[in-house]
Amino acid sequence: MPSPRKKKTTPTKTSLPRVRRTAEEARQRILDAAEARLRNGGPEAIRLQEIAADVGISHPTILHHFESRDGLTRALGLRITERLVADLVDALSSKQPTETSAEEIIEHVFTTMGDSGTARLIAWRALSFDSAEEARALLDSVTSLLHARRVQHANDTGVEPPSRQDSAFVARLASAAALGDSLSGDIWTAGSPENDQTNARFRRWFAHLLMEHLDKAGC
Amino acid sequence: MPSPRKKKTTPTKTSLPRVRRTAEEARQRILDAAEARLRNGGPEAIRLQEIAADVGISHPTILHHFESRDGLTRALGLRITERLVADLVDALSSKQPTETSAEEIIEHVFTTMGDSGTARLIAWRALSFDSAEEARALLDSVTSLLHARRVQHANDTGVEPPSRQDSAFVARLASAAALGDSLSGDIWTAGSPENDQTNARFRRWFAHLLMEHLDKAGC
DNA sequence: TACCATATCTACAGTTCTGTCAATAGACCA
DNA sequence: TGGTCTATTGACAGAACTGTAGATATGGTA
Repeated sequence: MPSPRKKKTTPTKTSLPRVRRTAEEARQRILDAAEARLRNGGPEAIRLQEIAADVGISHPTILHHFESRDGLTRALGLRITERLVADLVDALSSKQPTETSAEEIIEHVFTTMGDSGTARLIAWRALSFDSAEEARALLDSVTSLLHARRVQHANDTGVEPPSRQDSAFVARLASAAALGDSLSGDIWTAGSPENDQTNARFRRWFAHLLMEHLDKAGC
Repeated sequence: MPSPRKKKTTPTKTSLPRVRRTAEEARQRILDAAEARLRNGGPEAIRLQEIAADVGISHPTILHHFESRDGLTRALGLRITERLVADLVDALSSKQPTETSAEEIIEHVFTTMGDSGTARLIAWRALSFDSAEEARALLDSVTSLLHARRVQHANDTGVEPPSRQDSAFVARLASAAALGDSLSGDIWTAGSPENDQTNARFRRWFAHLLMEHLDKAGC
């Protein structure tokens, strides 16, 4: 036997059929599966072997593409943040300030956070590792967009434009409330049959509260 | 040798000095250590052996008191929630409505969430397991207290008392904002030297916003 | 003092998870 | 067709963690 390893070219064991994807395609599929696991099972559900099973590959393939488990979680966190911010930027810039009301946008933020479990992902990120650096620039772009809208609207209607800090605080409050409420919202409405109704009412109530401020300080 | 086990009463290996505590005392110390680990290291830092080392005991002792790792995390989550709510109830009921302003209370909520890392613990709880049942009744008591204050204040000043739903929404928004902001606040202020100043300013800004509403709907 | 309940310990079993290594096979190109 | 690049795999190594079992010591009590 010239083989330095024991035996193990056993032809009885049929190898899994190999599907060769591009590196990018493989990365995306792995991230998708990891994200699904995180949503359903919480922070401790990111297991290389399980994720690999979901995708239908072996776990060393994940390590090949992401270096380590840490590399995977880092890439996942970045993708989540980027997608969320892109979604927001899209909502903020798609229509003219007068067309899309602030209420719609707030509703949009809450929906995105809640429906897709994004809040869970963000919270996990905040818990697990220092996520400040990359996210900062992204959030800044959201603030800038919001501020630009408000300034333009103020100019159009001839009222005093708001300060940039006020815009930053509006964005910060909206995101914090959406994040916090998505995490703890179930607690407030648990047991009552009209959960969704109450949740929706709360969001409208909050949007109304915020718009009163915007009306005063410039929408 | 009457010993059924092999050998192993090796007198060379000095056993750790045993400290016998009451069950309650032991439980509290273990929970303290677990909480500290969770604060600093995130969700995955709850390791029985490390916690045991912190307390200065062996890890089977933890299992003796909490049955399993899951039992420990459950007890920890319950303790965190109870302490937070007790703190809030205390703040709400300690003074007369007119003496303690809403601004003070909001500041209190944010401080508690942020300073002690309570937000991290709450978020971890929300992520890790279903926490709704026990917490619901606790939060309800907070809402009741807040509502009672507002009704009393309305009667004193002769204005229309607010609806109970409005009080529930105020409490829900304040807690959600505090939770969300504590989790993501670092992102907004990262890099700037006057972090604390900005954070404090944001809290006051929010308190002011909320008080405008309370003034309208009854403090 | 003798006894009991139980908090605590040491040692180990069993599982699971990440990461490494060398071999293999699919895709693209000359 | 033959060759190269690299995505993929099986097998294993090594570590860590939870949980179990039986022995032991400690504080209170009769």
